[in-house]
Amino acid sequence: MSKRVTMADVAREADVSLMTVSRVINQADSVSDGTRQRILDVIDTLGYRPSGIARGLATQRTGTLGLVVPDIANPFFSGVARGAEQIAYTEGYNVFLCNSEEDTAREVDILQSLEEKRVDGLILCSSRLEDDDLAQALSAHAFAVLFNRRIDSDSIRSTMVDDESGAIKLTRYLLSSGRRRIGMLAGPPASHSGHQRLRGYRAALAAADLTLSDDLVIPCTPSVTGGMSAASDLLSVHSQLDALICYNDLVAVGALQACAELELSVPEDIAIAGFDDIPISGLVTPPLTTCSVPLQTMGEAAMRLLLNQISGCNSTDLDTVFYPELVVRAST
Amino acid sequence: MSKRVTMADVAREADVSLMTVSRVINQADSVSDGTRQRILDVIDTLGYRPSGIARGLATQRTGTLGLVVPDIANPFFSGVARGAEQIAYTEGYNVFLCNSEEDTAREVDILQSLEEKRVDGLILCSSRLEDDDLAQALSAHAFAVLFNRRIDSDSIRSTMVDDESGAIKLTRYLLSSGRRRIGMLAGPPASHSGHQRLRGYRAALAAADLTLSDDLVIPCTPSVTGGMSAASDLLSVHSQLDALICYNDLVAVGALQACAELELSVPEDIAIAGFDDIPISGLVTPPLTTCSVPLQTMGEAAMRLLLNQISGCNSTDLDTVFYPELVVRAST
DNA sequence: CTGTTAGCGCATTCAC
DNA sequence: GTGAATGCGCTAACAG
Repeated sequence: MSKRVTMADVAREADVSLMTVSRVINQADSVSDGTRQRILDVIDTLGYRPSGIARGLATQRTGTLGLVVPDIANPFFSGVARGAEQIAYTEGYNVFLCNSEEDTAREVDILQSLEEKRVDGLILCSSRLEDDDLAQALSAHAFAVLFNRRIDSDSIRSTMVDDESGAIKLTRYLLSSGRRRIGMLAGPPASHSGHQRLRGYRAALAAADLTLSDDLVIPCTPSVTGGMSAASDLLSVHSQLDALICYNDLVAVGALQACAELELSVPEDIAIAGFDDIPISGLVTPPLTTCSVPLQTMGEAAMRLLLNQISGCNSTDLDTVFYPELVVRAST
Repeated sequence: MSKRVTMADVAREADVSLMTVSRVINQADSVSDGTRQRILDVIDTLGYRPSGIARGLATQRTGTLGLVVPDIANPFFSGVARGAEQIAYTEGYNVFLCNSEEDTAREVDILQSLEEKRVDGLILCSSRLEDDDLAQALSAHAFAVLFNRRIDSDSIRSTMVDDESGAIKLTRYLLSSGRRRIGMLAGPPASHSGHQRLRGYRAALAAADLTLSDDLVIPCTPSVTGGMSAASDLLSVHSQLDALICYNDLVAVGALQACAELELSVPEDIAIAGFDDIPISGLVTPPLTTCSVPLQTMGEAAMRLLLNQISGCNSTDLDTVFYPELVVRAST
């Protein structure tokens, strides 16, 4: 591997100064067509590729962004990531993908490493940090967009799902279809989404003048196995439940499996509803009633918000809120 | 936002030279404990964070890697990405995630942008480029690991699934369970995996002295909808098929749906088998018989291979080959 | 339209 | 143990 071709090599070969080469590369127009073409030719034959890091040092802008998710293997976040990456790509940015593993220490560590890499901005999904710690960890970053989380800061925007309204729709629908004893698998205790969805559930019940015991709500790990064990725990104690609202679709799939093991038929014996409408939700048996969150679109929106902040044009952009839609399928 | 704290600020504040600060940061031992502690304190109170790009410029190593996948929303690749990112994180690297969208032009573009970012190495999954173009696009990168693809080069290793043996296992199993008219939804024509799986299918049939028309093999887009339309196309012409091997599980799920629409019951009328064993495969109805590929483990292996190459220690590492395992479920 | 000077923030020689 | 000089590859600000 011979030494890398630098701008100096190009300049020498084309018999111009560094500056002129730099101008050609940066699309500046103040270069005569002749020289420009000559330089472009030299760049081509030499196979010159400008160094992003050198440029980054000089300009204080790296053209890189960070995307922090709890787990990229979770279809929810891989959908968001796809949307976000797509927009970043079309705008010429590269994206660091980081898995926080729902671990606050790792989250802080990641935020620091992204700072060392001098990202121009970042999107942080489902942070598990306390407000103060989050503000602290983010303080070194000029621009950030939070996903499903809000924080008081000028430079930080949010892209949100209105979880509460979604949960209200879901609960109201179950009530309207005659269900009265509705339990909830509420997700991780520290989850903002979980809290909001729980609020919605309670609000809808209250609006229907229905009071249910808090025993019907239990937390769970947001995964298929988490849903399965939580559902069997809950149902073994409260066998009279006729519906279950789940933190998300993965949990709901687990609940379906638990019902199968308990020989409860869905939706006859018990209705199961999820949240998010991830790709598998329409493919399981029975297909899941759920609340649809436009994953990819939200990823795109978050990235647009971030890039607008960075470019400073539309820095007056407000937070983006998405309203989930009820998707009725056979599980209810 | 005040100006960033630099090493010079730390040096001045601690009343030492730049060099000493640099030594402390890089763990060099030739610094007295007193000075070291004083510097660490200053770093802490000033909130100094070394600039990765400046360091990258000076050392020619960025501590960043590239991961190129066709589509991160595909559970196959998000599994791989999770494994790869996990290893990279523990070794102190950051990973650029890029979606090639199965588009060769975009793939080349991505490889160039990763070169400009001066990544230390990259993992490239399921490249759709011709061998020559691939070698060309990779030539600027010191280290690369290919996923499910081999190429003749000293600096390029591969992590492979033995697709052929997997397809043989699958086909042999179907034959042993009495299926005789086995069709195949073979995936994208340009897919290396597709070719190998097709080879395995043919080899197993040949070994059983069974000759089937090539009409029973058709290409398809590697998605649920692709599988659905391909399956209904194939079955509308060849209604006598008693089994279908699918390029991957997504395609198989599509095939299941096509069968449902055609009112064919699985597995009574026709057996459906997939490939990869992605998370949803055990959750659909009926659960899919498939060939299990350890996604996350493969991602980890690919990343280890890459990091070993980069560090130069085990540069004699061979390619890693994973043998898929037959997973029999109710769809066959 | 083009070139010169200066620095971005850090690590790598060498000296002391 | 510590420091001074030099350069990594590029762009910004000014001259011409």
